[in-house]
Amino acid sequence: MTDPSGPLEPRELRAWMAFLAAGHLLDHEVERQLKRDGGLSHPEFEVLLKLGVADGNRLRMSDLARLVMVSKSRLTYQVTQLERAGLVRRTACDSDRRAVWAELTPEGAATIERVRPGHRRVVREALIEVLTPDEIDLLGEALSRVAERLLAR
Amino acid sequence: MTDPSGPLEPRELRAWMAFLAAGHLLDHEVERQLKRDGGLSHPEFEVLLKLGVADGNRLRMSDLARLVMVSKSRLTYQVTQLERAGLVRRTACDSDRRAVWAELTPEGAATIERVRPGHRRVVREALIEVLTPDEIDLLGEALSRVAERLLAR
DNA sequence: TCCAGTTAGTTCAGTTTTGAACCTTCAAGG
DNA sequence: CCTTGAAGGTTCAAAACTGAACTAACTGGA
Repeated sequence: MTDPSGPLEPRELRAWMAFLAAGHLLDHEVERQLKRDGGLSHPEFEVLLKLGVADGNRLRMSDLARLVMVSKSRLTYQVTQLERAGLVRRTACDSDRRAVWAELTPEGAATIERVRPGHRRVVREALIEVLTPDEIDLLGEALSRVAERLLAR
Repeated sequence: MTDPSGPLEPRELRAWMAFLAAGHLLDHEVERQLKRDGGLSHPEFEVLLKLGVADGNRLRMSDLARLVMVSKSRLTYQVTQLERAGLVRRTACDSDRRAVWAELTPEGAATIERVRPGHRRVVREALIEVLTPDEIDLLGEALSRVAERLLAR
């Protein structure tokens, strides 16, 4: 029974530090590619992706915020930027007049397609190809649990 | 032989998405705790930690930047903030007059000690305790490789 | 029907981050 | 000694982010 606020074991520390480092570096790499190939930030790209797989290519702002894991005000900002770039459009929601649809435009869909190949390549080269198939499965399994657990609070 | 820019396999996609989600959520949690217990941001805390384990509790700005994985200008800003808060002090470097030491003050060391228990608790509860010992080892192993690989470019 | 409590989204002011431009100092080779 | 190029840091203006305050609209109960 270890002290819940005492030092981490070396192996635990290693896992945490590797997680942080890999996160920083991977995100940096992804950001670079997205900016280069499409002038997008990573959060912006995630917004486009979520809209791309949504029913009718649209989502309400608050659902979108939850999916992308971003604050409401931040999403407002990002969607405004994407709207300015013509990649997303805002529409009124008939059934709830407080709500706002964020909808992917054809240009937005085209942008996804243009940027995605490079994005996939980055994820492959930096993450997937460095891991064995077993590690990939275990990582997905373990980190899904971590995320799930944090969501359920 | 899969197309290097084609879609990811479902399990690969799952690993990537879990990695992103866990990263977002964990960071959010850590940020919350640090702000609450010590008025610090996560990057600021990482700066203090690196200084805390360094020889003589001090590092040059550029070494510090590399260790914390932030840009030079960002570090300049953060160290200025920490200096303003009295947690860090800048000193001239005799052997290289371009260089600047960032040095942990006693108040900075005290702040680490004050904040660390809560920080550890967060990491434990959100990450460590959700994983089996095997998963922890494998995560450390695998993600270290990912980070290392990205550093070596 | 009304009101109290929620929820959706935006706004705003203040803070942080970015990236390029800019000094200064160093190091290596003529 | 002089260059010349690279390295250490800072600066600045523009862009992005944060959290709290706010408006408007929904919901359920008295």
